[in-house]
Amino acid sequence: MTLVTGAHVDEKVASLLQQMGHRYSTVRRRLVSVLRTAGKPLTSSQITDSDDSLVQSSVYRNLNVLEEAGAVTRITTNDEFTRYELAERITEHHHHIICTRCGDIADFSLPSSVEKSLNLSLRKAANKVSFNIDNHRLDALGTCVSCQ
Amino acid sequence: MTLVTGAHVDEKVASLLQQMGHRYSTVRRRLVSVLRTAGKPLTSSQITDSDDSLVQSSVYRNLNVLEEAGAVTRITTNDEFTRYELAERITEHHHHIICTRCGDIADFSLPSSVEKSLNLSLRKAANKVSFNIDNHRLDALGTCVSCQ
DNA sequence: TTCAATAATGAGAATCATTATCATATACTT
DNA sequence: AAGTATATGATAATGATTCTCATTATTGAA
Repeated sequence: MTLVTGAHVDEKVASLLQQMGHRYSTVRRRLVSVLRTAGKPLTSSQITDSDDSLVQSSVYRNLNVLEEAGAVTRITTNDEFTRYELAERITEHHHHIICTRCGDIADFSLPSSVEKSLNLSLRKAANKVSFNIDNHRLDALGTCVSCQ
Repeated sequence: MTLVTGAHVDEKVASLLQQMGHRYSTVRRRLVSVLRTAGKPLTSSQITDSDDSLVQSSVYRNLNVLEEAGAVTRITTNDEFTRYELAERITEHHHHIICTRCGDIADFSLPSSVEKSLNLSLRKAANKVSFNIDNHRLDALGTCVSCQ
């Protein structure tokens, strides 16, 4: 999920942070850069492994700041690690194929016709239980190449 | 998701446990009964709250046993608690509407036409990244009545 | 540019849901 | 009913994530 330029991402992130009264510090820039280049959701260890200058405690703190600002989304699979990716408002709407053995994730998108009928059905279902729907999340569950 | 009788559930669970060399003990029966009657995924505390005879450590241990046997499914939302429900092979295929504020969950189903086109698209997407898809999981995210 | 004033960093300690341990109790089998 | 295997529950241990706080970087004004 990465047909977005670094400049585009930085611009959006900077603006989201600014609205919350936060700075787009060097550490945060490096963190965002790691997320952007990965092209798939990463765990906190995968993030620090990707950039030695990043420190665990700061990564966690900044992921939370970025999440509150709406720049990062948190993905929980059934393995024990939370994963993080750039929010859809910065990249684009997409879904995940999750390996139920190792927790690894790949991104994919649906044809827009399918997205549309899906959204329609979701809205109908939500009405019945009087939820306000903001979003949906569709994951395919299976086994990746290396776990097959 | 609960148009299933206790007898039906017990029969299936007993058989699944037996295949793994486990017993369908009294404690496990009570646990399964709580999950069945709830009609939505429950956290471990919600489970012990629903039946005072159930003890935290045994609940966790048995949820794991039941999950390995394929009788229970683990749901992770973005709040800090894992939730558990009877597996679809025992109840029926369905989806979740998750409140992003409080983590509460409601069940819902899609029209089968939508399910079908969804499955088709998923299979196509999986081919591209050579995943083997077993299953999918679709969640609507929003806010429940009491959090609006 | 310097000077506050404010926000961010990083090393380590603290939290807390979940797992593991293990002595005791329960449930099968013959 | 005895013998064996599995299950239970109280408690201790684990480990990802969050919190703390002294230090460092960044900003905007003078």
